Amino acid sequence: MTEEVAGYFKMLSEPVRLHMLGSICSEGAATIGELTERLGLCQSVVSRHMKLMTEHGVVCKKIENGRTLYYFADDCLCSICAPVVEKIRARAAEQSRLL
Amino acid sequence: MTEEVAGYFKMLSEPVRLHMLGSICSEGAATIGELTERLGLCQSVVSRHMKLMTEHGVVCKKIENGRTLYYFADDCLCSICAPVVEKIRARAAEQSRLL
DNA sequence: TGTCTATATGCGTATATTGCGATATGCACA
DNA sequence: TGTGCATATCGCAATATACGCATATAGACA
Repeated sequence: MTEEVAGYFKMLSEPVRLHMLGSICSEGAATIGELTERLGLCQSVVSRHMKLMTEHGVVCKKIENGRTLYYFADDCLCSICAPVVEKIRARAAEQSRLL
Repeated sequence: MTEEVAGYFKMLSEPVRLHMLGSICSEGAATIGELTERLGLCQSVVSRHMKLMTEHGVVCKKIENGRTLYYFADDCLCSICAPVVEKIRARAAEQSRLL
């Protein structure tokens, strides 16, 4: 089980992937091409990252009007990221308070 | 912010580190030496991992009776790991249901 | 102060992962 | 069936990180 959990966290440990998730979150479901454009990355890179995230069940893909759309699988990610963000914020506040 | 969040997840993305956290969780606060023995690892490896986790505020260290004890900083980790474990369990159950 | 134990750090090696370019595959449509 | 576009995969170079060994540092105590 530890391996799986670690793998899940590793999947979330790359800024580029978080950017992709953030883009889908703020601008909605997207194709590989759209994400490639949004993030200014190579198409092959985007494809590989999305594949990894699909394998971990964070995103799903479906074909709609001939477009391969990637979208959030569920709102699980929110409950995972929220406490992390809160933790980081709290620590940053604590740091600045000490100065 | 993305960088910090990714860094936090990266810190949690190593099975060995999760084992250390699990050991502290189940057997209580421990010294580097104790963790080294529990996990059968090199002492330098344990020291470095604990340092990283300390920097991320997951664990704290304090000196007690001349022993440098590492313990959980807060219960934040629980609220982060729980949904991940649940997610993985749900996916595994779904997988086996399909077979 | 000197010694002993515990912890931290520097260094080299092995491995994994990223990003890019090139290519292959898949799919819609003429 | 053949063409064109979108996505996936392969190969490679660069980078990051873990591990173990050796060594440095820190703290307790005679």
